[in-house]
Amino acid sequence: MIKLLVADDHTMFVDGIESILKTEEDLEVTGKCYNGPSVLSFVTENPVDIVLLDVNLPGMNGLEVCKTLSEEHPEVKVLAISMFNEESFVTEILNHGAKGYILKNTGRDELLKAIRSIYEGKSYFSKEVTETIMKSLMNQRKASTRTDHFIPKLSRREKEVLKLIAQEFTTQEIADSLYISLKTVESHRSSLLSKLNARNSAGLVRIAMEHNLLD
Amino acid sequence: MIKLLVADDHTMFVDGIESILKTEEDLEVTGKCYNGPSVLSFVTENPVDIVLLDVNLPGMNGLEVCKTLSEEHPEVKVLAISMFNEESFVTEILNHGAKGYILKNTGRDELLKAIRSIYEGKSYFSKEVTETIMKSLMNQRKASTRTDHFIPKLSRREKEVLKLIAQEFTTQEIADSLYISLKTVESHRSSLLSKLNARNSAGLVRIAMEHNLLD
DNA sequence: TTAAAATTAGGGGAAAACCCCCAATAATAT
DNA sequence: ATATTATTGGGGGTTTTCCCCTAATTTTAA
Repeated sequence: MIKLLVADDHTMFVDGIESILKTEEDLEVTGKCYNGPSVLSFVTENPVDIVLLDVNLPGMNGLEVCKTLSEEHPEVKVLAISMFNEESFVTEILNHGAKGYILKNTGRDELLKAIRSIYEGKSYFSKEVTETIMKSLMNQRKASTRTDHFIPKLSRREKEVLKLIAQEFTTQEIADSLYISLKTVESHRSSLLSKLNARNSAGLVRIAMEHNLLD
Repeated sequence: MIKLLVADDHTMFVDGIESILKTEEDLEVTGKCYNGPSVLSFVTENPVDIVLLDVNLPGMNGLEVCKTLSEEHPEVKVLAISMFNEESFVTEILNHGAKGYILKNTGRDELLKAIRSIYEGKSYFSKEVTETIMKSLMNQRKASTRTDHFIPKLSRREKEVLKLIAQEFTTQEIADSLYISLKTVESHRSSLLSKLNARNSAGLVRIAMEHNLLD
């Protein structure tokens, strides 16, 4: 028996879901919540397999709920449900631990399919959502290549030093591990700062990660 | 007329593609390459709209070629082609600027569709590839939550300071912008170092980005 | 209501990073 | 061959970070 918790601030929607699900013999709606915090407390006190979670909950929103859930109750799976096929919602909640994402205009059959997929440990996304994610993946790339100033090519040594900086080594430690002088590493550091247009190591690391320079 | 460069180390495959494409009036194979470096030199010397790039090229592999291409010739679009539906290949080459990814068992019609989509600035992925990407997105999350040590909750102030550090502000500048003392910011810094288990700002930024702490 | 955590702030010091300056040698490209 | 870039290294100095200590006030949670 799959134990479900339905979380949405619209009572009618929650009841609708419940009536859809109650005809299924392997599914059971064990709880209904109308805001974020009550989801967390319900899950703490009752066994739940899957939370059908509205992304746009009032008060504590779905994202936060999902994040907290996946941290404190990693065994509980989250199927995100939303009215909107917004790429920001989709990617955000996936990064916060949701196992699936469907839209509210999803039909009965697809809802059941999604629930059972997730219960089996698989993930589920409706077709529209999948398309949205692909688009956002691409736009993400475009955005990062569009906004940023051209980055001059880094030399082999500079890349090495950069990686070690990101791994929290000090200049002296980098010098030791590369068998070169402290001054040489400082010299590479300063050309890195200038090439990446950064003010300090923090910026170096941020820019390096934004540009995938650490592979 | 869409100008295509076909890059693959298997001559038969290149010729096959060419013969498929030559019946199309809006497509023209203007070049054929059998290794990585020659792709780069061809593109430098000839106008090319789309490169049909085999991911598994000998010598300089497809990934490197794609990365260099998108840096030095961002106007040239890359349609990655591979024998394997390996998630590592797919995600890697997408992060290196490819606009689409199809498999070698793709049929004629889908190939044409992919080329024209990409020419119009859209992206294209075959169905199998899309599934693979979704899976890898999920696994990525699993991997990152599996390996990393639990991160204590950061307080509101700590998050603020962390974001400003990542934006390359110095402690003094952070103090000024938050209207608090230098010493207070130092105190937040040190609790950040301890909570995130970092040795310095570089680590702070790396860990913050690895855990999406900067949104 | 009491305990715990967060926010504030300071003194003082050591280590690291950052910023000028410069310059020789090695590798690479034209 | 020759010019450019990469790599190496140094002197000397300022700024910033990091670390140790303490501690009052405020906010939040049990």
